[in-house]
Amino acid sequence: MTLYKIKEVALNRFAENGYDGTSMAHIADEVGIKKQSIYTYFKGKDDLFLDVCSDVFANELKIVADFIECNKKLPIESFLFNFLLHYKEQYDKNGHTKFWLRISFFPPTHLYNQVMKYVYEYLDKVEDLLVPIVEVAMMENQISSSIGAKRATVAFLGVLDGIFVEMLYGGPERLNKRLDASWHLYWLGLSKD
Amino acid sequence: MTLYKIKEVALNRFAENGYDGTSMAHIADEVGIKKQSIYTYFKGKDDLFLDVCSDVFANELKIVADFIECNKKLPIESFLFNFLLHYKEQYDKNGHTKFWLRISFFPPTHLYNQVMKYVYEYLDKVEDLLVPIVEVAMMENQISSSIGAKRATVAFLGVLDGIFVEMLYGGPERLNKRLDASWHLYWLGLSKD
DNA sequence: TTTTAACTGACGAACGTTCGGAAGGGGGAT
DNA sequence: ATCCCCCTTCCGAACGTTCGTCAGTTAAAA
Repeated sequence: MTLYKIKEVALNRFAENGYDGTSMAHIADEVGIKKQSIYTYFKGKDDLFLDVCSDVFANELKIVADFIECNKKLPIESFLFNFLLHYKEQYDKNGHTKFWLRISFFPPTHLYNQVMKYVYEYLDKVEDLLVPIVEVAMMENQISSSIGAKRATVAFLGVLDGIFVEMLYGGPERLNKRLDASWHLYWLGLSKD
Repeated sequence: MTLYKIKEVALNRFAENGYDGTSMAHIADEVGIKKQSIYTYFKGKDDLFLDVCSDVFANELKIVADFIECNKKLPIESFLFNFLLHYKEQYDKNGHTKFWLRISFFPPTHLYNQVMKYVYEYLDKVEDLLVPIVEVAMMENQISSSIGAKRATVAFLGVLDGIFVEMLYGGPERLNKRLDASWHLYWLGLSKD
């Protein structure tokens, strides 16, 4: 129970203030214990951080895989747009995505390699999951096949990142403006011959 | 001379390790002085940081304004694509853009408002500079005007952010892949039927 | 009785910051 | 030339905090 709460609080603090900006004392305070008690469950700060990391990346991957599995029968237009919306909702709803975004962009220097291993694993997996979906849609002539499935997927992930950026610092208004514009133009390009 | 060097070193340290991850001692070490000497030139760490901030945002704005002024006579296709390439070069060349990206995404919490004032000023200015260019191109029938200049610009800035992301953690190979794919699809959507 | 989970207390290290003073140069006045 | 004073630049020493971590203790649960 306490273990769970420590991880939950740590997740949100790391997401909000980064690794350096989060102290063991802050985490412990919010949990309602003394900072030394955290050492009952974790070897140290790094151990706690990497443990949260591992959870978050596994969870994010599971969520995206589930989403794809559930929605892959949809028309590609709905599928891709929902994919974007899905991330937006996830970001608002739980701290996982916020944490994941922040520490993917700026991991603590001394843990760079370990974090980036997770990051690249995640990105490659998502691309691998998405390409076949686009390929099928092209074969079914739902979208122009002159672009190439790989290229279309890479550009789509670009749109997604552009939306992540507005999630991070733009606020809801800017985010919606961008979501509308980016998707509109992307789909326009994808549906043209 | 020392003043200039302090700011230069601080810029790069902040860009690389963030606000919390950069200590006065580290900066001083790299300059070749003791940390106390920095207080000859700055009231404190925040003062130094905000001073660098101010320089960086002014500089970034000047660079983008100059670019637009110099290239606005080009066909819109070349103009926009060069705009993307230009940022890529800037990012590689000087630490300004790296700093600017990092602290735009994750400013130190206690300076959030002051930093974000700079950020939004910058973003709005860039959008204001870009919209008229797109409008003219639409009037001249270089691109489809069914989209709306505002929307096309917002989507373009989305493409730019997607490229920023790959600058930050993707490395040259991923960056080029994305630049190619994102631009290809964006331009496909923008070009006339 | 052993184990577990939380505590108190304390540690050395690093942090940003302050103060006082040393070193050196420039410009007048003697 | 010499002396004096001011100003700038830098540094040694130290301050009060906060940091992550370790050791030992206590009280309840198993």
